Amino acid sequence: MGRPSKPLLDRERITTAALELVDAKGDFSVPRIAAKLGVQTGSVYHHVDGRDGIVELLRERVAAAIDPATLARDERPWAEALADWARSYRAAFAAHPKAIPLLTTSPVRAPRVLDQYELAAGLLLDAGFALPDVMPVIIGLENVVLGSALDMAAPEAMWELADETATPRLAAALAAMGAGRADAAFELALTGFLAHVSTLRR
Amino acid sequence: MGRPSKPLLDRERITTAALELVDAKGDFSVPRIAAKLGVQTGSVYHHVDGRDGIVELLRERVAAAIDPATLARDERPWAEALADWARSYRAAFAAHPKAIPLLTTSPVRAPRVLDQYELAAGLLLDAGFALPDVMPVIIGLENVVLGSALDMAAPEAMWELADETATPRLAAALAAMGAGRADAAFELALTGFLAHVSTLRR
DNA sequence: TGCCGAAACCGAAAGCCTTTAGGTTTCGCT
DNA sequence: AGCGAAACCTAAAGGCTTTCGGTTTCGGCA
Repeated sequence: MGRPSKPLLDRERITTAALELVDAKGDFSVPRIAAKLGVQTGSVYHHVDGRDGIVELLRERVAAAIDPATLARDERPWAEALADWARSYRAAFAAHPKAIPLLTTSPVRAPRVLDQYELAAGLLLDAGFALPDVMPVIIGLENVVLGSALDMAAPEAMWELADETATPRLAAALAAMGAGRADAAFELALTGFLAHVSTLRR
Repeated sequence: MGRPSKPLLDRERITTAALELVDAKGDFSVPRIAAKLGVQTGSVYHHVDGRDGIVELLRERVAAAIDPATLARDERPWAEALADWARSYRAAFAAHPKAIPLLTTSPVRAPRVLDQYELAAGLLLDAGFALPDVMPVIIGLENVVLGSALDMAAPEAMWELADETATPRLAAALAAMGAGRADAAFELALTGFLAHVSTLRR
């Protein structure tokens, strides 16, 4: 058959197919991507650095939805900017809940995201934070975001207790909270963290 | 060959072999467990509910190191008890960093751990928290713990920036902090979260 | 314009993995 | 003493990742 007139594959299309599979079934495989694109399995390897390379592409694709404008230098207070950035970060993952187990296991280190960390570091330094305090703040924020992302990916069944009589107060607490449990916990952790962080300013 | 006089396998030994493999290589497979135990691959399936069942056993084994005594009702302030529990929770994962990607994907369902959530819920209720506030606090705490666990699993090299000139302030912030970056970020998030949570008490 | 190396896809296969099924021996209980 | 269940083995199906050589087409260069 040989080389086609117009390429059938590229990293964009492979990434899209993989993300569709993940969104639908929670996982992907190279043969399934190939089938989706009407191509033989091996052909995919001409465009991508193995299966792990596809995961990396997914990570970048999902992270691309993080809004860098939230960190833009403007007249807003630094804490508000960081909070909005964290919300945007979390929302990017929330848009593809089934992908979260695949992606959270290692952080996003694409250049586009590192640039956002650079912005965040600048924001904190300009706000008067000491240099050694900057990274703990950024990492702590990332921890809160990724922890919440894991929580969103966890099946609701996690908190459906098999035996309510064994854990009565836990059951009562569960019944007393609404549907937006993940959001409430995230906002609680986020505002708490930022409030505490603001005490570090010199 | 038939049934052996003394059983060669049980869930304990399978779990131990799997955990050793994970600690060493970051992953496990049923054939490798079988080889480690001097047994044919298929035999493992007589004791375990598939590969996922082994992951579940690993989860329970690792979570067993969470110290329930940290939540025991005593004269200590509730915030201290929760903080120690969170530290113990995190330490249990830190003992097997390579297992974290395998375990954080889905939550701990083991009764022994649910009992600890029950204790935490009781602690918060007794401390005067309103019922609808209890779960957000517990989930938020768990988010901080698991987020930090993910950070610990990430190789240090993740923060080795390819191009320091592109992100000068991030590089400076990185250089300014010590080796215990994960610990510092965790303590920051933990104390910040608990300080904020204490403002919720009625 | 003609050629040639590189690119893109196919076909095939190696080697791993998970899981199931059917045999054979031993154990524990009646 | 006997019988069902348990524990292990052998075998095999089917999927996945990855590699390799073959074939056709493209793009640049003389």
